[in-house]
Amino acid sequence: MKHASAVAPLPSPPSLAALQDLLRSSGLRSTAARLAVLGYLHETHTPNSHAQMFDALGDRGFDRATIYRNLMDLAEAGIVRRTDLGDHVWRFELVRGVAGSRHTEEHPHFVCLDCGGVVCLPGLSLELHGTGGAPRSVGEKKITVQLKGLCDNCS
Amino acid sequence: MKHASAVAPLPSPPSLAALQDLLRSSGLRSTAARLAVLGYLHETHTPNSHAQMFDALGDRGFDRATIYRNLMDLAEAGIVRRTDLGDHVWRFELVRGVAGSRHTEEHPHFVCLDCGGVVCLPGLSLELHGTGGAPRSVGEKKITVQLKGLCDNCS
DNA sequence: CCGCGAATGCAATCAATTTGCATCAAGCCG
DNA sequence: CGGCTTGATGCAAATTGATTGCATTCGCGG
Repeated sequence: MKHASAVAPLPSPPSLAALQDLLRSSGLRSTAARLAVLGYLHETHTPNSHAQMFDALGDRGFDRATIYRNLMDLAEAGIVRRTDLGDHVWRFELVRGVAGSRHTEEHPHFVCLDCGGVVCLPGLSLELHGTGGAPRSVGEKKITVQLKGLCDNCS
Repeated sequence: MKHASAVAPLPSPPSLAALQDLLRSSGLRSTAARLAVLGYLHETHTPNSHAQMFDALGDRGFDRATIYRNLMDLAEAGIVRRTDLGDHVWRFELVRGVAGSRHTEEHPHFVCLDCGGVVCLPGLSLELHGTGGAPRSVGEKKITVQLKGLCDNCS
């Protein structure tokens, strides 16, 4: 799985060609807006809200609807995951990025109740006790875990 | 019903007087709509969405806005908690019910990704490993835990 | 039983999305 | 390399759900 250097948080520079490949192989055309969205998702490691994405890319002249539709397209293609981290905001997180990009496995998220910030916790593991009464999938760990609390800044 | 014989002492039948007391002691008037909402929250143990509440009580002639405002009032009074369990739907859960009603402590929730059903897991405990990089509050367990997956029905 | 202010019903407003449609451009073919 | 076909985009209108304004009604202390 991981090569010696795979753990390094260094983002593999999203190569333009790689991004295009990813899109094309998913049956999506490679357009400026899509490359921008996809590239941005490769740069940031935390889930982004639609608004965040629009702020970050809006100055490039893309339309809200376009970004929105692209995010949905990417989600449908299985490239990103669309989730609500508990703050009533849709967020999009890269799931199946260009080859070699990490951050693809399911992992817990932490959302700050105060500032709304999101932290990914790929290294966190949970041990569950007293799963009686819980759905089977809980015992089988076939679940998504989400934590809410105060981040170090806000506590 | 399940006779897990566990901790649940049995839902104390929400006495009308008790509900009124609860409202009055929170500075809220005891009205038909409020008693209905509060009573319903005492009966159901899982968080209810605004829509669910309206479905359940709407036939009694209450207005959407009224139920909505009442839920907000109760939330502001600290009687219910308003949370988004990750499906982009606001849910309201009893936090400080009439004396003796349980279900008041913070506990994990499980949301089914398919049917949207919610299960409370008051008995579930978690052991966290590899909290490095996570906010301090995680290690201190000052957090809300939420699980998403498929319930037994949908799996 | 009366009066004041909170609560309610109804409609209008707001905000966040989502969709319709004419236009433009990516990918394909000759 | 220049069209051609169809998906993608921009702009604006349509939706959907959440909130708020306001006149009326009702709870409840006096």
